[in-house]
Amino acid sequence: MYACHPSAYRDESIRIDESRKPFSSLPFQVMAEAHLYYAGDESPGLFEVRTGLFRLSRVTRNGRRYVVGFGYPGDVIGFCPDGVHLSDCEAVVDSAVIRHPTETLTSCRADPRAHQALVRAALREIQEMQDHCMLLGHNLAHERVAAFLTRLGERIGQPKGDSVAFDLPMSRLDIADFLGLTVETVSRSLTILRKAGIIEIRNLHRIVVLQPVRIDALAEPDPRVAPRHTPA
Amino acid sequence: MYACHPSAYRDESIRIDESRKPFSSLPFQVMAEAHLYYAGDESPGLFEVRTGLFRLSRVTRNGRRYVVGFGYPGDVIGFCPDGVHLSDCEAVVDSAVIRHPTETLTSCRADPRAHQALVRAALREIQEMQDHCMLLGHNLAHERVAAFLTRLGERIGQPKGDSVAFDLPMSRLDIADFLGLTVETVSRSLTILRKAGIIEIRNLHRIVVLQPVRIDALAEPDPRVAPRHTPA
DNA sequence: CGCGAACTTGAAGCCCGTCAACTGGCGTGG
DNA sequence: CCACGCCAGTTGACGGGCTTCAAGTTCGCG
Repeated sequence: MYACHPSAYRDESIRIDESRKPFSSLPFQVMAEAHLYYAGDESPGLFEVRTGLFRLSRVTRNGRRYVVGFGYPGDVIGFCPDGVHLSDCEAVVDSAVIRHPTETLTSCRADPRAHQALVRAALREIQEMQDHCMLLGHNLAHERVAAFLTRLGERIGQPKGDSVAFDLPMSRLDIADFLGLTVETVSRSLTILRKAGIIEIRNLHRIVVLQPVRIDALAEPDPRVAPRHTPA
Repeated sequence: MYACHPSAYRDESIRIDESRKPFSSLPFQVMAEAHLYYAGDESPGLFEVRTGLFRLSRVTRNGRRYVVGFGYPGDVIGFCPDGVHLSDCEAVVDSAVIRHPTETLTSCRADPRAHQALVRAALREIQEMQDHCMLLGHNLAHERVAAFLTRLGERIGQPKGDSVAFDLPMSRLDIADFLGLTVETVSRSLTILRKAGIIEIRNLHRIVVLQPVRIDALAEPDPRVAPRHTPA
């Protein structure tokens, strides 16, 4: 029994002090490309992302990969109903997380404040997945990419006047597998946005949204709908 | 403040006895086409589906509808992170639910057993949404329909020898909006499955899966992946 | 500077959305 | 009892967007 996948401990990573359970809220480092857990692993608990970025992915029987989601700072990752993970969880860049034991989610006795926060995080996750399903369900490729960039800007963007700049740590393939597209289509969509003057691609992993308003319009249709209260 | 949308109370519906909160675990009836809640409503709590079927849907700004999911018997519906619903929830057929106050999910003090069950339900929901995203992300139309029928068979099917029969209470449009397709494509896909001898369409709302093995194969790629444990 | 990986761009084919016509089931009313 | 009409579903033809395959280009690192 270990709190986190061994590969995450390599080199400068800090080992969790198991004696502190169930209140081991020490942040610890996870190196880029280290896994927090693999599909098939018994759940090591939940992780609150402090810095960096995580990629949650599944591989289908026939070898296709699907990126279920990304974990940004502030997100909680590692939800898992049956104690065994179905997805891999890998740090995209050097990151730091805080571990929360599963019991903190399931019981409010140990740490009521953390419990509340984890339940809320789970509910947010459900809603985000719904948003994402809507995106995958009926949006064009460039709309999906636009929505993705918008979201990224909200989460990790640094506003600078009218524009918003941010790093794009993941590869084009990660984005494609997340948005249900191919690398080529993602690339073409980025080109479309760039040629339209909506974004600037400083380098492969640095994006500047020059016209947030226009990219928001593309990310439409917005799932957040106005109250529409017309009972019989 | 009401426990559930007024329109759900019409006629033979049973009003919730608010004095029983927070342990009002009386099942109550919801008529076909009655709403449990609307987008914009303050959350009336969680609902455990006992019988029938619910449809959760959102309408986008530009008028497109998206079916976020269905609530089968045994499911818990009504999760909502910020106290306000973004989706409509409507009974597809006459149904019965048990209401659980939101506090039962957020705190384990009132009813520890129900609390555990609701947390698990939320985690299952996350996983199901992930499965669904994979389906929307990279499956062909007839694969999506096949996966949908497979799931339906698992949830409400009556096995009869080798085959599995079940009602299809929702419309083709519901299915289409759920699978990110059009009515026409759903119809074509069903025809493909029928002509291949995989399913039989008794009538518009009665399906018999004649060859569960073949429909499972189509519903591939299966998201549940075998453990693949190869740390450095 | 040179190499490989990642990304971009181009061309062709296919799946699915759109538009349109047709079919079938069901309730109404003559 | 049958005719009609409406609605849901099915089927067909066409066009467009995305995937696939292939080649070219850029980026990053030794």
